[in-house]
Amino acid sequence: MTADIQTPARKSKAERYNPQTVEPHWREKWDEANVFVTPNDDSRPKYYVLEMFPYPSGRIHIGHVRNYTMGDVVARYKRARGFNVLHPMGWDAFGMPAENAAMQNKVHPRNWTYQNIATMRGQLKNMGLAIDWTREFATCDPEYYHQQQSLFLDFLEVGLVDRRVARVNWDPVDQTVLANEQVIDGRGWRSGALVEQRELAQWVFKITDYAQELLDGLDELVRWPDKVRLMQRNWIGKSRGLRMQFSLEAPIHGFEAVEVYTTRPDTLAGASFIAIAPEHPLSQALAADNKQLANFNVDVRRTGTSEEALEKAEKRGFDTGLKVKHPLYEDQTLPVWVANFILMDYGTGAVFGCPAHDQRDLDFARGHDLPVTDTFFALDDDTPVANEAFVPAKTEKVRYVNQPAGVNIASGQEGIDATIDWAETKGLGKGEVQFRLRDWGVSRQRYWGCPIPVVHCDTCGVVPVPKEDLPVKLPEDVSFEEPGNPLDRHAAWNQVPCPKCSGPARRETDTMDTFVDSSWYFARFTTPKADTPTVPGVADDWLPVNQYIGGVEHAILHLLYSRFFARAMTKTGHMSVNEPFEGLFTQGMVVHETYKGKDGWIEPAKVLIDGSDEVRIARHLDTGEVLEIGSIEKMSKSKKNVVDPDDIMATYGADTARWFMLSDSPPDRDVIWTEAGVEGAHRHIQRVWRLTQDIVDATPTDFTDEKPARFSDDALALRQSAHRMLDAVAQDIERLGFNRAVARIYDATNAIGRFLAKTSGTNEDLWALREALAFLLEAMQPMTPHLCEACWEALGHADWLATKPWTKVDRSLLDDDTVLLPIQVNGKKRGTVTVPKDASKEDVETMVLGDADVQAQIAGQTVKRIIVVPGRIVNIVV
RNA sequence: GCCCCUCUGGCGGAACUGGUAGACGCGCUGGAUUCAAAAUCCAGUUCCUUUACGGGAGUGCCGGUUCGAUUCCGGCGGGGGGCACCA
Repeated sequence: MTADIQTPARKSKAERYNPQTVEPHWREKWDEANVFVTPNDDSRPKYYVLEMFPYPSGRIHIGHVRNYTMGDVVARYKRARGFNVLHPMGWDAFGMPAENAAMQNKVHPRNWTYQNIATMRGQLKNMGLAIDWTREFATCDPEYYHQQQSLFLDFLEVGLVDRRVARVNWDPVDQTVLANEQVIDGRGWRSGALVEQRELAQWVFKITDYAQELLDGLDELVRWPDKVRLMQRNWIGKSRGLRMQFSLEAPIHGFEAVEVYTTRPDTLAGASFIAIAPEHPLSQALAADNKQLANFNVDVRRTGTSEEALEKAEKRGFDTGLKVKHPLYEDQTLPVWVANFILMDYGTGAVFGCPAHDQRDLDFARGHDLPVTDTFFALDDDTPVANEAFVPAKTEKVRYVNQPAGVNIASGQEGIDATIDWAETKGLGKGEVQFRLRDWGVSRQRYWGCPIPVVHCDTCGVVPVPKEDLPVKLPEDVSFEEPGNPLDRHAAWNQVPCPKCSGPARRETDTMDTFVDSSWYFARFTTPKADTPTVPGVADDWLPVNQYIGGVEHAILHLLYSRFFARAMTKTGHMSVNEPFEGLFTQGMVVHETYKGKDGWIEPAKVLIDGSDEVRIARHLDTGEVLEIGSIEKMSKSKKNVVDPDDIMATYGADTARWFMLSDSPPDRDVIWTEAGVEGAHRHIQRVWRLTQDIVDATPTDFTDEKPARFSDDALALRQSAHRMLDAVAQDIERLGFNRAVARIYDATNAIGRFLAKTSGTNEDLWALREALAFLLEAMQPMTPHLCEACWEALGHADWLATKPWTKVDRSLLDDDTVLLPIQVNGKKRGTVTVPKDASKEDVETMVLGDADVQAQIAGQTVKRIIVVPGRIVNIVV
């Protein structure tokens, strides 16, 4: 019956919202009034929100839109909550692509970069971001890299920078060195080329000095995702073990013993061989008069990074013929092998192998006929090890066998610690902590980067460039005709007098890894024009960044380097904040369906989807060709499943793009970009505009803005829902639950629409409606600022939402006097009962048992127990 | 191989610390409005069963703890991510 009662559709006379005129209008207004310019001295509490700054690749992509929208919501919300908000933007502007463009298109990297910045700045401005553009800089600005060179010199002075010859990862395509962090599966992170090993003099930042601190600091980063903290913890890779000597039977080349490091001293009794790295000094010494070993050493490293070797991971070895004494068994000796799976730069570059309790050692032993000796068994199983090593969990108890008298070895983490102590007292070795973390090599043999401010002099050695001579500017006239570093070929630039002796000297031609640039930009934003890297007092006021937002792909590299930089800059007096990012949020990617035609991938803009829900058919817009609908993947040029933010903004406006980016998907998960979803978002934008127009139209000329003394039940309900919504949206934004805030706003919009349709237009009703709409606009303002500003103006307000403080809700409207309690019988819901909010357990029990429906439900059964959770639920057990 | 996360309607997802599962959106179905359409508005939409009232099942699967489990515990399975000769 009720379905037949139709509410007459309210005829809306509203014009459609036109983002193309409304949005630029408001951006101009905000700009003219400098609304988003942030003062450094301000009595309000500070809030620093930052999104990872973009690389100026040419155009912004949809991932930027998502990232910067989230940050902007936080920035606008916090501003409304009374904070002095710092929300800056800059450009991570050094790097390879600019040089690639120079090589391909004969443009200067600088011009290419700044042109891209101009384009992308325009695109970002079109999004209506509440950013203080007066603080903008690019890392390739000489003013910025000047200060970075200054930092480098300070780090050098306190011993945080070192120059050493090291085996480095060499990217043969990019012709530069890569940090360990930049090598992924043996390939360069950018070029994808197989990485080679080379010996080169390298500038390094001594990040390992802070290994323990960087590890400990993670415990305090409670507003970081656990996942990121765990990844950093694993990357730092702390372990405690035993460093010990295995004496050689006969000294050779001055070596009397082989020093090994182990985290499993509890397996010492089962040691059956010693393995050393090909680069180990002993191996190198032996190779000097052993051609076969020399060949082996070279050979294993040549294939060391090849695809084949990485996949097979074959355990190759070379028997040196040397023997060492077993420390626990005086009558036993162990052979010394050179093995490819031993890494020179971890521990001592030598291990003892215990095949029974380490799978890798077992593989090696089986491959080279070495003995396998069980040291311990599981409590309930004493089957000797065959093809699978027995590696007990750290908590598992084991039963030792073959352990000599007086030896005091135990398993488990506690046992291992005790074993180390025992070994120390016996003089077998020394407890030692090892980290997996390596020092950070920052030398890059590239032009488009920050020059390292030192000079090499034949007489004085390495001489820092005096600070008054900074910046060491990149030369303008460079050629990219040949591979390699143009700075090396640029004699006019790199030939300089020594700052110390004035003799002929040569500039350092390496530039810094671009990750250096991004390791302190957040601090520079606090005083972007200062003639020192930071102004310490100001930096300390703003830092740490309260909310940092970016992709999880930076979980290790950028975030770890920045944490190191904060400590290094604290040590050198540039600030006193060890942790740069108090809150970190890693947002998900924007993904899209893929389409494939007979000639390859087709971009979504050229695809028309029709057909039913079950059978969706994709056609090429121009040719009509039926396309294959592929999987949903990260937007990439190769699959062409890319949507251009400019197209979306031109069609629907920035607010629609922003609203869609925040809807539906939780911000840390991937969001699927669909045309239907964007249209749905746009519908809501239009609806809010229409509601505003309709409410303005419905407002009588004699409407008084004075709060009515009483409201109808319906109007009161509307007011309650509006107050609750505003309160809840605030909490959602605080927790970055944008999708939940969006859902509440939809709810509130529906409530306003329903109320408007049935109101008779009394002053009280209009007052309630206008209040509810005002709250809706306030709640939406951080997300869709242009629309809300326009609606706010239409309602007749003279002020701006962009600068309006968040309204304090009426707490008395948040709670009801009564509460609806579900009633369960044996845990199954059988009905509900309305009780006063503050009713006692006993009262509720009486009321529930007196309820006719409840009595019917439990008729003929004995009530064994009644559980009353006040305000929550009643459960009757029969 | 090791470590971590995740699994809820046709879809994206709600459900604060164990308390009415499916909010909100998309899609779909029916209706109103319209000459017609677009747009808009209203109603319905987890599955099975019932003309209806109602009843039953249900948060990847199996089991456990509990008055009560999407939530906690154990096992299994699917998906995703990180690290990877780390001694």
